[in-house]
Amino acid sequence: MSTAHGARARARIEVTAAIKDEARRQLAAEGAARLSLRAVARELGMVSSALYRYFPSRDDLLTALIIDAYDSLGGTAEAAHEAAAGSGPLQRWIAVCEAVRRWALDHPHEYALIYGSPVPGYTAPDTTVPPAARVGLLLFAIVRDAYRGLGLARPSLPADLRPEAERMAADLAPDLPPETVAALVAAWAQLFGLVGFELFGQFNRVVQDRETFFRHTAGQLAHGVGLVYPQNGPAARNPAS
Amino acid sequence: MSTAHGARARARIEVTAAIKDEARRQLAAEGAARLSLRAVARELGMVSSALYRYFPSRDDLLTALIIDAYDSLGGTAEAAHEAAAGSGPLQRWIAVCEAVRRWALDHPHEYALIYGSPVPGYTAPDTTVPPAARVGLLLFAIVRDAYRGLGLARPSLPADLRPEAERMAADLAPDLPPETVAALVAAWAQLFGLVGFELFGQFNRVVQDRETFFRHTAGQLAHGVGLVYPQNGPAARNPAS
DNA sequence: CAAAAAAGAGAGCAGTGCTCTTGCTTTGGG
DNA sequence: CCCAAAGCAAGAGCACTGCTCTCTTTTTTG
Repeated sequence: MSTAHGARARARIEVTAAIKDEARRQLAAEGAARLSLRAVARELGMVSSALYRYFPSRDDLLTALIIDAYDSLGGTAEAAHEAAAGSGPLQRWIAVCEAVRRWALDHPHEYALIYGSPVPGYTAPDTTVPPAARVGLLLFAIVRDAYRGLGLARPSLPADLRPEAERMAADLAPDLPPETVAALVAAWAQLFGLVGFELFGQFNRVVQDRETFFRHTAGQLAHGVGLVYPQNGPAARNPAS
Repeated sequence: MSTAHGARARARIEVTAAIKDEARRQLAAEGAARLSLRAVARELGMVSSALYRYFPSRDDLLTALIIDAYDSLGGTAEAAHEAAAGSGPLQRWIAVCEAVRRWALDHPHEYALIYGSPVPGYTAPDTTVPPAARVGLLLFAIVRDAYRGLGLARPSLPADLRPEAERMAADLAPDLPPETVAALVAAWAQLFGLVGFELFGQFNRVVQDRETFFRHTAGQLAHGVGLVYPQNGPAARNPAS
């Protein structure tokens, strides 16, 4: 099933790719709501019912596009991270944040598909979980680097949040202090809030120079996680073990 | 046109309200994408074409629902603010943030309609701007109170963001320091990022005790704007004029 | 080589937003 | 008061959607 050979199997993966390509084209041009199976089939010169041999429903096609979008975003973010490999954690953090923003502005409909409101009655299958985690994992990696190397300030953590923070740390990054993990998860959500607000027009008539505003706010987010902000000079090395 | 009298005019506003009510029901039950004009008409015992006398298109109906949703959210937030009128700015800030979150969890599809990805080719008309601003204005009011009264710390502001911060302050709140305005706008976006992530399932398998996590993060946001965080004791009164 | 699996084509169903025409009822000016 | 004008409901119809089912052709496989 997986590595079937023969002309038919080859044709199948080619047609599947062609369908996804055309669907992605329509998605980028018109948005997920206007993506039409019949239009995709028409454009590919096939009859609409034939398309159901490749994707059993419209939702399955969308799921494939969602996974691709997560992968594209994740890849872009990782590329930006590697391009900034020589710099310090703060610079790399900001580079990743800016890559996420850039990708969102370049692929608004794809961004809306993955971080906007879920479509109709759509519930994301588990297949989307690993690709969706890539950006988050990248942020964790940056913070982990800082924790093990140059130093990382510890955010404050009120007593009532400690149990939850420890739970999150155990699940996500047992090697990091719970307060750092909690702060990082918050920063992660806030980053996408920022991007979403700009992309979906909430900043119209409010923020003009969004580039500068975003860079500064991304730096503030890093600061909240414990990464040092330029002016503040070098932070203390992590005190505890 | 506006204050027309007579049975016909009265009937018109009643039917308009009935349509909106039924549409809101379907929106809450199924989401914006599955809201169908024909289904609304069917449920109201009228024929679909008759509905077009009240709303010239589906988008116009959605716009009406969007405005109502903004108003509902704004009203809820304002009520929460007044209920906490006796408390300090930080408590009021958190009360408003929690009211926003609560409303979002209680009205997920309506929240998605206004803060999720924009529907098909929909562009929000200017009519939606004032209701959309209510929550933002409320946050401004809280910070303004703190600025004039108990004191407000000044966030840092790098040189390259100063022009933009001053522009924002001039537009939005000329009586507040530019660094405060910039920080407030960022916090505003981050608040909705947090709510959206929880609502749209991004926190699944990540954050368990979302209530506590949210309250703490809302406090951190307030701190970023300059409102004092409990442990830190009273802040310095605003130094400059 | 024959049986089975896969693929394409076409018709058709139920649903959608929206338009247009046809009558009926309320409204307002002479 | 009455009658034209405007407002409204109803129905038919268009072009589109996702999806299913049947029928035929092609390819793979035991």
